[in-house]
Amino acid sequence: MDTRKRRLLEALIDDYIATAEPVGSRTLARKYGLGISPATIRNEMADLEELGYLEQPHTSAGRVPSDKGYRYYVDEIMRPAILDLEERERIRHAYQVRVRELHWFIHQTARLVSELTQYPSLVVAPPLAQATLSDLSFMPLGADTVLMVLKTSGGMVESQTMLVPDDLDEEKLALLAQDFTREFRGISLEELKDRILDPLQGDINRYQELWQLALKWVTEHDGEEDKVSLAGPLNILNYPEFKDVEKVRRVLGFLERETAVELASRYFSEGVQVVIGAESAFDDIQDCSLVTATYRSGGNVVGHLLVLGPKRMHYNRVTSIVEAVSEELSRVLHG
Amino acid sequence: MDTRKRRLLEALIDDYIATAEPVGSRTLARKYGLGISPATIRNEMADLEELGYLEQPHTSAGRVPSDKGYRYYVDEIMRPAILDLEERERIRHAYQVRVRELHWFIHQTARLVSELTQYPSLVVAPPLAQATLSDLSFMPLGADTVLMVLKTSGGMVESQTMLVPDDLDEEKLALLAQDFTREFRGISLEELKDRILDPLQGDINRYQELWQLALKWVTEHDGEEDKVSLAGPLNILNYPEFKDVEKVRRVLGFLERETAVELASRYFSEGVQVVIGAESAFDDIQDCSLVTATYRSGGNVVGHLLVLGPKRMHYNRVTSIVEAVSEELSRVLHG
DNA sequence: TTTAGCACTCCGCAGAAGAGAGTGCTAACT
DNA sequence: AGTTAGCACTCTCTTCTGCGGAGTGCTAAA
Repeated sequence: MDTRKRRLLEALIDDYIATAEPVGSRTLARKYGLGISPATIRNEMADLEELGYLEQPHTSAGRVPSDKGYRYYVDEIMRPAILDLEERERIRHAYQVRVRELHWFIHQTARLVSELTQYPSLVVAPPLAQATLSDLSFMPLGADTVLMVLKTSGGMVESQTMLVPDDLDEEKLALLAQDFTREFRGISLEELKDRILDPLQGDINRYQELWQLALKWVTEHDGEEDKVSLAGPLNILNYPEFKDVEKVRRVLGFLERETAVELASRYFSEGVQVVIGAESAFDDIQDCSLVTATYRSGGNVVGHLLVLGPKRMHYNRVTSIVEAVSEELSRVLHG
Repeated sequence: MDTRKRRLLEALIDDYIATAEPVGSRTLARKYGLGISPATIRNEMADLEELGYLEQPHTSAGRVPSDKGYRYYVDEIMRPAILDLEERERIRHAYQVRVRELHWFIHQTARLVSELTQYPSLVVAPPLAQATLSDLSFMPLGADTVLMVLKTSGGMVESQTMLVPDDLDEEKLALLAQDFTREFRGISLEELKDRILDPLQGDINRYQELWQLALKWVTEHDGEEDKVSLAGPLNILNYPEFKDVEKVRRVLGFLERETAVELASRYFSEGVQVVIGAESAFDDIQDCSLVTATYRSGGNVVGHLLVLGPKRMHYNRVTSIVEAVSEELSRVLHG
């Protein structure tokens, strides 16, 4: 794999990313100043094909990068994209708002990324189960409803209204919350789950039910729908590889299915990762690529961020964006 | 328009709804026990076409209902569908949970309707601007953040965290909330908007900024994204009229665009309404139909519920479902 | 080692032919 | 007078064929 082959591969992939059409030797010679003739290029391309970096859709069509070709491109060739000032500003200012709710961050991030990349984007919230409880409190709202507010040590806030026995006045609620917080502060919600079945101690037996409810809510809250946010799904319709409705259904279906989210979030390790085509082992997205990143919130509790596009994705732009956004997100979540 | 023509039109529309293929006289004679020959049916169909109820895609194809034909079907012919016991149960139990947040109801409703109808469904929250304030309170969360909780007289709860000046301790916040509530209870959020620019009275001048913030939040909160919920967009991919990606993009784009939502919610009056094809005046959905309904929450504050599908929609099923759901939703929102 | 030339392959498109479905009209039937 | 059978006609959709274009691989020359 000499320098010329590399430059050739780069040019070919760039062209294919731009046009979605198999690239021929003539085109390559004309559009990119490689200083060699089509015939030479043909020889090189034959070599690259033999090495597995290129494929031919059929004899006498141009070449198309193979998964291995993209992989080499991503790992060895591509240079990180430099984002516009405007884009960097946009990322920097994306989170400058008063809101501190987790689902807002998730949602905002997904939208930001899908708009910058022009691909669908999915953001998975850090599993609440791994956060540690900092504070639980109740705010009475009416005769039998309270607002339960959960703060994690990461500074995130989640709240939800719920029905409670109506003999719980404000004082009792405050006491209950105090007890709860004192008892469980600093404990991960994961561990808290185990306490649910424990016999309850102390003088709060009367409100065992509410106590259980609170525990249940706290520990199961991450089963809710705002745990993951999908933005810009329609972006894929702009790419010619998705002119077939069947394919659109498969891919968007994949993104909507929660199973995919869960699997995906377990699948990827820290940092920015690129998964190309068949590398992903999910049938529905065999000819798509993923760019994923993790973000931190407080300790080593991490969430996931994911961009899905055709295999001829703008890998350098997408990885740069995804990296910048995930860093910014980690930063604001930390503060 | 005699009885036979009506029965014919009914059979034809039923068949077209089921098959999406232009219906010929032979098919009609064979599949539906009308007791007349294809030739007679042809005569009748020619009449119906002249009257504007049917159309021919081209000479010598079967007939297809026109907008006017669907309209007549919806208004005069179709009988309301009877829902399964299972479906009725599902509607009845859809809202039996502890949660009382508006966006949860919205979300849940959209999902319920799209799953029952197998079409995309959109639910628009009642504009908060028309709700009246019942109660505003703050819950301190940290040095400089509070959770603002808004209760409307309809019993809905909305909450959001925000940053505040950090010399506001719990007592001052409580006082502020008390003042705010006393001052503005029973006033619609619409009217509240005007107060923002008023010079502030009383002894709370110091916290003018927060006061303004609270007002601003309360009055502008309905600009948020959880005001409207879209569910089941991918359902349209199951219908052959959406095998063209361009069309899919137009229609789903329409559903995602907020302008469409706003226009739509202003466009429709109370009760269950059917809008067929070109009746809607929106370019992007000229060959779709809408079924809409309103729901009440407390007073005459209404939200909207919308199902979108191809013109050959199962009108009777969809209207029945939409009606049942909107009634149930109104009922639970009232309690 | 590179390049020009050339025969070859394969796709995609356009036009033609044929099948199929459905119509409208006419004439016979009840 | 209304209904039906028969039939010619129309139009679409599919299949097939032929052809141009794009691109290749190979050979031979530079």
